Amino acid sequence: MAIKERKEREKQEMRNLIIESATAMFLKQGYDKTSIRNIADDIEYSPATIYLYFKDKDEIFYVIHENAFDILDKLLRQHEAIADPLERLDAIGRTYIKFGLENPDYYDLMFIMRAPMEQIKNEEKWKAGECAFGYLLTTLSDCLAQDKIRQNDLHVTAIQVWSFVHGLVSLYVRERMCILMLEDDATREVLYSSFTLFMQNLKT
Amino acid sequence: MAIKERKEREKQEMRNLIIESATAMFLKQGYDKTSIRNIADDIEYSPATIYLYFKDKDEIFYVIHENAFDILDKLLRQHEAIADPLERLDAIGRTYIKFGLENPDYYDLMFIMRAPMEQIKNEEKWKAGECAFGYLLTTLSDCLAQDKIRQNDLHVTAIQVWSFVHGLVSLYVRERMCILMLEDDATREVLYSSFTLFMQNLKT
DNA sequence: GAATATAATAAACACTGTTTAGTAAATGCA
DNA sequence: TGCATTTACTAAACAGTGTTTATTATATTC
Repeated sequence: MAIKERKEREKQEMRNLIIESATAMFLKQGYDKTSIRNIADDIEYSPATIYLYFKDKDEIFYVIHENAFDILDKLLRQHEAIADPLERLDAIGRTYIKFGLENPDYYDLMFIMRAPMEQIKNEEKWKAGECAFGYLLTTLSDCLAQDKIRQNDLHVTAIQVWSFVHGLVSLYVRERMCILMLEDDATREVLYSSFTLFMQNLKT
Repeated sequence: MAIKERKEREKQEMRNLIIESATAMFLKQGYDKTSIRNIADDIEYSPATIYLYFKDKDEIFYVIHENAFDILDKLLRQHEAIADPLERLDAIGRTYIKFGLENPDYYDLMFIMRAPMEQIKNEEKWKAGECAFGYLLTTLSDCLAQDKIRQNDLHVTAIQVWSFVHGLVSLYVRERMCILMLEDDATREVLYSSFTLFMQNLKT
């Protein structure tokens, strides 16, 4: 019964086709302008066909959200070789911010939008998020073990670090950094300076 | 020509009626479920009438956004009497977080959603935001003058503080704090503990 | 009282996500 | 090979959305 396998393969190919089209559209025009009908038009199928492969629009964007986490994870784990955990933490932080500034739509989907989280409610666990957060936890754990940062509860420290960098990026991508009344380049410089200051305050 | 004045008054009353209905609906059911048709139904006018008083849906939510800032401003300025600027900063921070946790929909509109910012692009200035941020700047300025916090650029420090508390609240309201796998009450405690730690790290 | 200006609306436009009922093609079995 | 069944797909509809236009009813001015 090789037919069943081929069918399974074809099903997966169709899912990939939809995801590819949706991702391209999403990165080009944003979430709101990426409609099921637009995707259907692009892949030359009827809108109803998409619902044979995905439960709803949220499920499509949950897959894109997972792919985005794969990209971020790879970027962050590039720094795994850095021996000094504090240096590693610094590199992770800067890469996280850089990712957010350069991929505002991905960042939105991963950490701001409600859409992919609706999906997670049904799946019990936010796997992608846990993976990245776990990496932060181990790095901070190393910092604490080597007394590189001020001693405190690991989770409280992790939330402090993540909240800060997320705050920087999310205020920027949702255009609240306009209060600084600076050009885009200058605003980004303030963000990185602020991160530098934060790291200094974190040190023992 | 007292008629013109009455007409102007009636126009303002109608605007207030729409805003009141929209606000009640928004706080009860959120942004997405607050449609122009629902508001029209509620105030017993046709949907088209609303467009005689507001340019579009965004303009309605810009007004609600401004009202929300009035509420937050009043809450934050309650601490104006605290003499020690560091104590004042601490109180401001905790009140900001409390406001976000207790009014997630308002917080959304003020600091996360795109809708009200679309309006601001046409108005040149984010008045409400500048007012609150200005209050943070003066408080931090006092802290620096009295050498209560580590010396650094005022704006960079302000962005650091705001980004951190915004990160805490926005990750919470957009349900990303689920990575902690804690009950709601415990999660909130971690947020406040994290703020305490942040303030410690900020001190000289 | 007639002419004009204002206020309100019904209906339409162009969308959206999603479901249902029906068709055409591929597959399983005799 | 021929027929029944399953699978893949879609046209059309449903119930919404924000917004605009043409029309009617009311109020104001002259």
